[in-house]
Amino acid sequence: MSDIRVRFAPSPTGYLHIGGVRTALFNYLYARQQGGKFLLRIEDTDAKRSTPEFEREILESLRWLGLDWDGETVHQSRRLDRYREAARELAAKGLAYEFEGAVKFKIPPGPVKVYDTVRGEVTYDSAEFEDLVILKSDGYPTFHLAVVVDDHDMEITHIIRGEDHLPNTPRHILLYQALGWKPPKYAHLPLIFGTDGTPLSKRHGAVAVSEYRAQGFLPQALVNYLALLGWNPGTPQEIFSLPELVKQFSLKRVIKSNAQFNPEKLLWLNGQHLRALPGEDYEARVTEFWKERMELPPENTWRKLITLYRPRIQTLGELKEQASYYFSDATYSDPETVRAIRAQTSLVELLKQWAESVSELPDFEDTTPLDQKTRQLAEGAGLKPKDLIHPLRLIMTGGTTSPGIFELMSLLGKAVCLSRLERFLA
RNA sequence: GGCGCUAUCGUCUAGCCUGAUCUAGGACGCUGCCCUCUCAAGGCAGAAACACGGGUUUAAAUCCCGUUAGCGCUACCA
Repeated sequence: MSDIRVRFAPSPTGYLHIGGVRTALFNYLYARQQGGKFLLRIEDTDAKRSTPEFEREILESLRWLGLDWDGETVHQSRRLDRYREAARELAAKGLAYEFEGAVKFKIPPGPVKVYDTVRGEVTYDSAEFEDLVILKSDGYPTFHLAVVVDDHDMEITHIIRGEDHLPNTPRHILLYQALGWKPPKYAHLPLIFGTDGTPLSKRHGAVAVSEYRAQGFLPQALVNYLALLGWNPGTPQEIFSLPELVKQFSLKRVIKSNAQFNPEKLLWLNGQHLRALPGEDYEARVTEFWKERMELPPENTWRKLITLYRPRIQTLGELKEQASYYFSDATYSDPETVRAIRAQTSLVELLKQWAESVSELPDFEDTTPLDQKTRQLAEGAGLKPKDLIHPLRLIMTGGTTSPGIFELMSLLGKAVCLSRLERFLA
């Protein structure tokens, strides 16, 4: 057990987004690895834009991701007196003054050195800073005061946050000094941008964690992907579980340059995690995801369906769309191919023979006899198996891509297959 | 504009501190091949980068300086 204490301090003025998660994750990883504490603080001093709904959404997203925090969640809105007290103290010492109903911190001149764990020493000249509003005229503290007071009171030892805060750090250090406190250590993380290099926004697609969840991403995939944005283990390993990340994480290997969010790699990683899941976990995940979105097929069929699609989907959400021919009748979107099949009288004849032949089977549960009969029939007609299989696929699914034809027919069942064929030939 | 941070394949990155092992490695994506009833999954192969210019040095992706570019901050937002 160490006495390292870090915190994630979101502001409930929006959903938990990709950038926020990455910050939360790195704090979490550092705390867990060092045997320290990972604390949560809600920065709701912007009374106009903060809402309880956003706060709930943020907490829910963190829980879903598995980034559990320690202790009670601190709310800045409940500590107003404490900030006013700090502001008064500063004013009493002559280090702050009133200005148009607000209180401003008088920036002392001189160089300020910031020791950043990932960037090294950065020096600022405080002569370039304007005096800082620390208490707004509505009596609420600004971010700067609240952050300093809270991090001190919560005994935060390491502040790990986005690089956008780097220029704020010298101001905060000045506040610490004015209040007679010792500043914590800092580590500023590179920022995450969209694929065009501009700040991540809705234009780039999903940015909220809840959206990824709704699309059927696995929390471990999102965590894995985000861990690799701005950090790497120095080994070729790409697939990580959260515990593995905790074990291997190091602030020293945090990258300094900004990164672009790459949705394709996330998709790939999600597929990897999906396939790495133990069978029963996979089944539980897909089922949990889909049972609240539609009425599930009978258990036996459902199991066939999700097994067939395990290597084919990248997200849980893709299942229904990819297997749409199961959920509704086959729709033949390419009339050319349909005509071509119907125009071949010998093929039509063969399809009829096929129907007759497989009708003898009690059901399509077992794919072996289906497979045998189909191949025998094709070869008997002097064709290759695929010459019969491809038309069958089109007839059964409406398209040209699907899982293996026999597994697929087993999934659909004898009755559906035969009626689709009959309807097609009619 | 000022101040600060950053700069290796399209993208994420290894290598940079401790210069020679780098004809620059891995991953996503892309292309081709294999597997194969199609599509995936899987396997194999390929194209693809040290921003530019000066130094220092026997030797620089690696050290120094400059330029350029990108980003951040410059709010009674956080």
